[in-house]
Amino acid sequence: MGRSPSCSKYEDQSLNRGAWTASEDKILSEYIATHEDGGWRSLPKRAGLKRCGKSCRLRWLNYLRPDIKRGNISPEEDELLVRLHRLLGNRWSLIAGRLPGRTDNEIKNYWNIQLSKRVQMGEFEPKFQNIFKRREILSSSKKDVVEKDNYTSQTLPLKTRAVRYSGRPVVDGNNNESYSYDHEQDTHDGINQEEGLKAADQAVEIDTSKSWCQLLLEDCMGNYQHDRLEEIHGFQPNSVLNTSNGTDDHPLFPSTSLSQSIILQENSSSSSYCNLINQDFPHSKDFNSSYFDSFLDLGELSILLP
DNA sequence: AAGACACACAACCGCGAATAA
DNA sequence: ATTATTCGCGGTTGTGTGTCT
Repeated sequence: MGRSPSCSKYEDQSLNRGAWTASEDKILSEYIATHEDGGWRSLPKRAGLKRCGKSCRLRWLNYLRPDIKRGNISPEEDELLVRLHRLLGNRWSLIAGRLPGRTDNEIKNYWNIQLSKRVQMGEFEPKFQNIFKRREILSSSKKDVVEKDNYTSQTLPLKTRAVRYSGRPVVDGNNNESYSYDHEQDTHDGINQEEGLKAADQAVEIDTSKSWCQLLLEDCMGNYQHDRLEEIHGFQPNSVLNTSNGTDDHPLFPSTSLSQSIILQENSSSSSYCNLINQDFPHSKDFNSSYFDSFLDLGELSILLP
């Protein structure tokens, strides 16, 4: 037998329930403006409200807080929300934390009422648009001059993967590459023509000014969050994110504390990465390596636990 | 015009985690 | 270390409004 739940129907019948009135809102807002929020249990008594603390907290967090963003959810927010839900599942507060000004309740309602249906209709199939940009693939000769410590997207893995998607590069007398489809080469590699042509049709254009880590994270999280991610970690491959004190951020989910060190390396598979995600976010049942493999074909990523 | 239905949003409930005593 | 208390989360319900028949 635990304690009876606070703010339940069994509690003090004299407390107001249901919709909040304007005057109640005013009292709560003014009280918090001068006393800060928190101490919800005792707040109603202190503020002179006939509400339970739980109700006050909910009203403040979901409605009265000054930084709440009003108005329709934008297409950019839609897309980010879908990406986050794909990764995190129904972890609404975590998702809402990545959508500034939106509340978990709002996100949850929005998802349940309309976004989930739109997802089912296939509106948000992964587009990989950030990774696949216009053809701009550097010569493989650059691989030899790039030091490992300065590893960037301009090294071989990106190039080879991109070529696989686009057909085969043809080098002319001036050492310029073009990407007409090379059926013979694909046959030699065991790829049939239909497959090769289909792949070649996909946009395979890479922003070579960014590391594949950046590209991966942008595509995963959307540009929306990328600036902040970069600001925090820089996103250099091989970087060690020291989380030994358990307070540093997870690279994908910046406000989430972890107690593990994470090392990003350039030459591995997605499986260990996926394992880590699933370990950290066990409720993300739908998360699997195939989703990330789509990204990781452009480079390779592993996260090694110490 | 009126009832049925769908939708959007606010609010409630119970549980587990976190924290305090 | 244990127990009591508070907080925060996610699922669910209630209610107001708009649309359709």
